Amino acid sequence: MTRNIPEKPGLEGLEAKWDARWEADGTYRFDRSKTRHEIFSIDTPPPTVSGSLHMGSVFGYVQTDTHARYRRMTGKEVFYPMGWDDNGLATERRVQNFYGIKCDPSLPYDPDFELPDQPNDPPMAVSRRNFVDACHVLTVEDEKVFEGLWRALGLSVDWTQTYATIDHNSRRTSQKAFLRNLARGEAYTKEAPVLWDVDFRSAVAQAELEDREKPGAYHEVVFHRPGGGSIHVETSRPELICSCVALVAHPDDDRYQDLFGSTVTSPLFGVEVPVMAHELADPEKGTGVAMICTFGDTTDVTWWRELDLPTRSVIQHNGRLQKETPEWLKGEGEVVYREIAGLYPNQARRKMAELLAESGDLVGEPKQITHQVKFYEKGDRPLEIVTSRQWYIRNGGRDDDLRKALLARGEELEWVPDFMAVRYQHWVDGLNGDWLVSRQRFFGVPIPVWYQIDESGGIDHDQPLIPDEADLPIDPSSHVPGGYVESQRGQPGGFVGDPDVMDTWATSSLTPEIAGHWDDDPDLFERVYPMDIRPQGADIIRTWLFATVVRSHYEHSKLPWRSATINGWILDPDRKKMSKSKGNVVTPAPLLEEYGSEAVRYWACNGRPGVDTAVDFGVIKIGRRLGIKILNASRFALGFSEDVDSANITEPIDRSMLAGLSLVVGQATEAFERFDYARALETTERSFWSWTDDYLELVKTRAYGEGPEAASAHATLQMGLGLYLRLFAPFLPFVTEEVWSWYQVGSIHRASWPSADEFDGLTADTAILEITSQVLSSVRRTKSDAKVSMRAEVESISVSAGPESIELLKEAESDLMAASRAATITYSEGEFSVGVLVDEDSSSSTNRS
RNA sequence: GGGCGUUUAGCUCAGUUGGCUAGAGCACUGCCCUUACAAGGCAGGGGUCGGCGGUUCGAGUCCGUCAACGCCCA
Repeated sequence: MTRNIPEKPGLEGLEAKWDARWEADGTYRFDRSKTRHEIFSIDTPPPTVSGSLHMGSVFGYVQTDTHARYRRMTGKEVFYPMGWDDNGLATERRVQNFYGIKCDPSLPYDPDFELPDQPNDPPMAVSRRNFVDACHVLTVEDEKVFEGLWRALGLSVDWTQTYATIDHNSRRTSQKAFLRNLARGEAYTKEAPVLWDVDFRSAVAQAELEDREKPGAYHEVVFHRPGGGSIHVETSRPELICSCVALVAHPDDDRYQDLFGSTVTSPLFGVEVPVMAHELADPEKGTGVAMICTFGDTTDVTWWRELDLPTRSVIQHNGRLQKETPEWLKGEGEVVYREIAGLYPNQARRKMAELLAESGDLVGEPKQITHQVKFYEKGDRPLEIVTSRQWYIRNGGRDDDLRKALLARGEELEWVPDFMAVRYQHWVDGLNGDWLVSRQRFFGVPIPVWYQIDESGGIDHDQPLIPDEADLPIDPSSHVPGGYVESQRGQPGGFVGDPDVMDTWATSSLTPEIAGHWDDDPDLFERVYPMDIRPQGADIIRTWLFATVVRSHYEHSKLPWRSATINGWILDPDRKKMSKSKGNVVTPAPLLEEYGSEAVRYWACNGRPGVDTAVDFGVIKIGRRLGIKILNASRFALGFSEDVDSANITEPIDRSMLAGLSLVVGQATEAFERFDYARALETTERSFWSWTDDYLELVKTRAYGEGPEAASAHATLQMGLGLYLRLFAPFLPFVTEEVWSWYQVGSIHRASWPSADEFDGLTADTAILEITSQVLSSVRRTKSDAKVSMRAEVESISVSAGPESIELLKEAESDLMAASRAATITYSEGEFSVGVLVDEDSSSSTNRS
């Protein structure tokens, strides 16, 4: 073919050009005729499309793309889908803010509702269906933005294999897997205390908790003994004295031995409660006696359960103390309760402190403290604990055999880097309850069950009505269970749909099943599952990774993937964690615009596997320079005869260069096999720079000449370039493809990864090029020290070296002299040193190398 | 309080299983418009590898310990 090498090659415009071309040619299209062992499958993390786009979104995805590209070049058919996580709270919040609407499930659907151009202020209440419609509209827009970014970045995704975690197949898969969990007894419903976010009005799972340090105050309050006397208790939540069900002290605490088994009455409310013993009571904390309320914190729940205490809850799902006076409060207690009824806990706390002080039941002033308070990770107010009926999936938190089985799964998995394995172990070890999967939200996959209503209007939660798998996905709020009609909804003798949706992780824990079409295309699923790699961030090992292992363990009795490649965290240029609130988020689009995709990819690939990495404009610039260097070096390497033949590679230094390059190929391959893309890049890059600095300079004069020596140079240059281009292709897909197109047919990304047999019979001792480069480097140093041009003539080079080295140097003598512009070269045996006599203004010096 | 990670040049980071005078880029200094490359190239200065102790012929690398920072979990 005729070569078409631009006079002045550049990086600009390569992204758009090649993205369009790859799309048109189907370069990354998955060939499903291949079988499992011929396929490399990737369980891509579906980005939260409602989240902000920042460099963290780029980092891990580029690293994963290098694996996809490497494996594709080694001959694997790569299954590389892309998902969008649009299901869940993040989308709800974004839709609320974007349109100024909020969901009120009690409203009827309005078919004429139109989304506003400007957000409503104050927010307008809409029906659940209208709200969910709005979520769908906005997520489609958000997904376009993401796809545009991924394409600009050059992710070699098969864009015909996309999914969204709220789409039909995802809902169907999610509901089907849930119903199977239910049928096998792995999922169950239970009325129990749950951590509750009062603003979102939803239960929250252990994995979504976060502790925050908050100011509080210890109030020392007095409980009264029936025969006179008192017990002092320190509490940070005096507003819950009305919910007190017992006092508790450590069983070995000498101070309270005579009190165990007796009763006391609560201050102001006069409720009689027992004094009990439990190991979790800390003798060092306060007076050593704690107040057990239903429920102030998770320890209360433990005590309540283990000591078999009654429930006296007053905090409602809206976060306020209930308006009605609880039935266990009588007489004076009723009067006191009216003072705090309907208040938020912090208001009630102040009121109680006043009332306790007035009655003399508060000792001294409250002591200011700071303590750890549990929050929902996306929430703004402390979690409360309320009793509520919820769905759970067993995860080993209450079952040691299951816990052990899941720990064994963690050991079975290959972790990259390996130290990430302990994060899984610690999380599974520390689980203290089953996985709460129901959420009292709107935009999610509905829990696919209904309940019978008995003749007296009671709901039977123990025998849920189950849809047929063939009918999935269903929405129990609009679909009707078999054997019923819509008019029976909510009626005695009729049915009611479960009002909740599933936790977003309950669906995204099925990404291998969703992307692989477990439900609707079992043939495809068999070809891609279990997947080869699960790339993801370390922060979601406890959620996404663990939940996926649980679901796969249940459904398929195996690991969902062979390896988990865990990427690091992205820090801002000052090594601080990026967050919107700090305002230090670096967005990728302007960087891609300014430096180009290759430069940003280069930066991402320089971050070691699993290592936190700062955004570094310096590194991005190096990436850009590398891209330009490749273009220029290619122009030189391909600028000679188009008629090259590797049989012409005869010059020892040419063969020596190839021998060195074959080692680089081996090292890069070995690194990639270990998923160490960073080392593969580093090895290739280091070699490439010395190739351009030394080999290209040494060979240049000969290449411009004629005859077999020149032919050897031309063939070697082209072969060397072809190897470097392929080694760089996983990292710099655009520039390598561009150069490849100058002289090759087809995409470099479907070309074969370099292998040892390409070098058969073409290599020589690597030391020839090494020592020749060393001498050339001495010549350059001498010229630099003498402040003369690199073109300056050298009168003579005198090399002192061992006899073997001298023999090696003689193999490349003419190239060395030409590159040095030296008139003569002499050798003597001895310690290695190079003397260079520069012609101009009699500058001369000797450099020891 | 427990766990994991990090600590190497002014800055950002490499440094496989311990092995010649510890590397790269940026920044700094000097030189060079050489026909692949001047928004470039070549060359140079700069480090007691966080502290202390140990194993070893030999430690940035292994062990112990302390410290600082980051993350996760209580």
